[in-house]
Amino acid sequence: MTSNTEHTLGFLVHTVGRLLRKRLEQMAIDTHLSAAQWRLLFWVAKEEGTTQARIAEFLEIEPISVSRMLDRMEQGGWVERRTDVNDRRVRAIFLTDLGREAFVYVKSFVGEVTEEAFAGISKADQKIIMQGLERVIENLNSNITSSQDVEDGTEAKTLESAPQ
Amino acid sequence: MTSNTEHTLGFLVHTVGRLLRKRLEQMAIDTHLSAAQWRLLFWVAKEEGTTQARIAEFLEIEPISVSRMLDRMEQGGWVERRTDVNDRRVRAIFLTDLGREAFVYVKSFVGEVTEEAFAGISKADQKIIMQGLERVIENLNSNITSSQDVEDGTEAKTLESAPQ
DNA sequence: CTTGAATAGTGAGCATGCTTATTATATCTC
DNA sequence: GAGATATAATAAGCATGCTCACTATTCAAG
Repeated sequence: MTSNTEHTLGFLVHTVGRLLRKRLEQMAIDTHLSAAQWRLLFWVAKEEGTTQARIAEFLEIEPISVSRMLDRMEQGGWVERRTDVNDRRVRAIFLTDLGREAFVYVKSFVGEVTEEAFAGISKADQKIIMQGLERVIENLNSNITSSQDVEDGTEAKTLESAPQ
Repeated sequence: MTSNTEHTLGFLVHTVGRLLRKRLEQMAIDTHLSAAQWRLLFWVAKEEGTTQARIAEFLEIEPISVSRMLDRMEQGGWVERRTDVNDRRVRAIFLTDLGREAFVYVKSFVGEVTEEAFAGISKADQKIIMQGLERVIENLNSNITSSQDVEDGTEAKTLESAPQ
């Protein structure tokens, strides 16, 4: 169980993410919102009337994923798409009353889950962890996105490629 | 961008996980392995001849998910399913030569990505972060799994449930 | 004004997670 | 040994991410 090798940053973060998601969904089960939907709702609440493209940018997922999540969320009655009079390509996204209610409700659990997660960890260490994660994001962001490097095809190492 | 509210543990961990996955996939692109497949490969390498059920337990995903990932990975030539003579329900999973090669190759990047992620963070803080995340996992694990509590239907708060 | 490029959104189809249900095989109890 | 129960794997179908391709609309250059 504690064989050391799997305790890499990647494994740990993956696991923490899964557990946090699971716990939040468990707490807010009667909203019928998934963690992904809640994240989306969060941005809409923050910037009502925002566009799908902007939501995709915030969430760092593809516009098509937003599109189909909104299909379901509109169906479920949490959000509303309105056509923009100035730009007819755009769908402006608004919360419904139900959406707003659900948002406030789920939001009330976030602090609770965080407290649970951080139990037994000193405030000072909590701060180091949070700031550390922010730094990690900065570090990785600066090295990703350079998709030109990939196109250039100058990989240092190579390997016979597998089928599929 | 830095409006504070989104800098919760959940958002940060979610983002770090996504970026790490992306970076690793970017580095090891010529293996044609996804991060999920690499995680699976990791456990098979660690315990060759293991069963699908055991892999599912390790990865904390459902057996059916393992089943279908293995369909693709067997197809791709990374792993091999062998029938167990002692228990004919069981499929014992082994790495192929290609799988072993790919595993060693990807493994060589993990340290690299971690270093990149932790750039500018002191060793002491890195330790606090890693141990902190392990503690978070323990904390959340002890409060999850109690699915009986959910069945009992004694929720503290309620909300009109939405359709869908 | 017209043409061409950029932008907003969606369709099709895939991977990886899920839940629920089914099949085959082992094991446990009597 | 027979019948109930448990376990290993898979099937069907959904959600959420992806890529690639497409339409509709706007903006920019001439």
